[in-house]
Amino acid sequence: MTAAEISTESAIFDAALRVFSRKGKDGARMQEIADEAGINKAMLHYYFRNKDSLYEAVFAHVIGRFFSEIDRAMLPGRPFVESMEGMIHVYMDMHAAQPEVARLWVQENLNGAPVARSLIERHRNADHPFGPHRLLARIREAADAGEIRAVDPVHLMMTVLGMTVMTFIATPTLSVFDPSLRIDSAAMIDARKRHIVEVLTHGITI
Amino acid sequence: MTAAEISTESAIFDAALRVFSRKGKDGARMQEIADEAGINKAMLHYYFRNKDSLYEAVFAHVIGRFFSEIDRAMLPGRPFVESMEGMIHVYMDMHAAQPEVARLWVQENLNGAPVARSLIERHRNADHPFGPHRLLARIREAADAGEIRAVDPVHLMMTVLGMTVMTFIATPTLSVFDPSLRIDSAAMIDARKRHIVEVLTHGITI
DNA sequence: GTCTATATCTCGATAGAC
DNA sequence: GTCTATCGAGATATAGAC
Repeated sequence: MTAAEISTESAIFDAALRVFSRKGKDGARMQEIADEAGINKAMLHYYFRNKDSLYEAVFAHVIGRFFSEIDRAMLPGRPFVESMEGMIHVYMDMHAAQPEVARLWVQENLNGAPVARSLIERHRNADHPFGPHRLLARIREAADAGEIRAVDPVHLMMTVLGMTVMTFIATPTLSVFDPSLRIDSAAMIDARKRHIVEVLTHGITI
Repeated sequence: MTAAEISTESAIFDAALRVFSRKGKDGARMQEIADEAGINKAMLHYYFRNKDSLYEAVFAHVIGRFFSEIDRAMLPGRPFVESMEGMIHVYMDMHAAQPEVARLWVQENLNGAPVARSLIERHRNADHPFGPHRLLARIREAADAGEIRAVDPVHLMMTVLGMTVMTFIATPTLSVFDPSLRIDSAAMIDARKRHIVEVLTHGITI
């Protein structure tokens, strides 16, 4: 790969991520992606065959990176609550640095999540156990050991997802009620982290 | 209004809600809405001038109904935790009966929430205090009185929104890990309610 | 690898018959 | 009030020069 190819391709990636996360796959316009990438439409089709394959490439790349980060953050051996606190910090920081990823995933789900589901199915059949699977197992283990209250692992996962991801979804509406609610504010992200950890810690411990 | 007008108009409303909630305003196709409503495209433009006004009519109607339901569910005088438990039940039941509303609101937010914001601003200047405003005041009151832990009202609202709404967003992905996670299952909705109430109750009380 | 120009199709919206 | 037919704009995608 030449330097030009790398920078153009990553410019396309970034622009596509932003546009897809705002409008979804069908609502996105190739022209808008080209404009945000600072190139012309023909280049999009040179690097990626068409809109569908561009969408799939962006989604797979961005979600794949997320999953492995979550995997890395899930250190074994530590008490569950402590481990959960660390994961929430990592998770929130990743979303704060690039809120488009959470939004893209939500768009995927609103559309039935065909791409996400096929990605997960493919990973499931791979050699080593998958991030979310390992996390669910860890939650069940902690619940069985009486380390935390007897929660359903999938419900707790959904709860963590809701509390964290919603931060980067709901602000356009909720900032009407509290203008200080800006996701580019480090103080807000910090306050959000503390709230989540506090509520969850007291919420699941016995 | 004749009977034909009423049934056609509500058929359009329902179909538009479904399609907009899946694809967002820009991703939705007038043809798809017409098909789901069992009419042809020309009728859409007969009842609503264009796509934008159809979207705004659907959004305003559906969110307005939601806000007043929330308002009704917020009975004063009762202990906060008890009142919150009731609201979560009402809120979850409404979403379970019509999951498209939560999804439409999320779509709105992904798009910057211009319609939602102008709706709220308009209501704010109306005569009587607004649902969300009253709820925020009620949370602050409970926190100040030491009835619950000292939480930021907006963060608690975001948390409740996340835990409830995420149920109707994330299932396409999460059902890969747990196939019993179906939003049309009364048992699942019930389990979800119990989980939310349990985590939140322990999470905010002292 | 990057651009302009254009082919082809789809979409939103309207005209006009019934 | 409902339909068919169609217009014109805007969309994806490609051809071909540089």
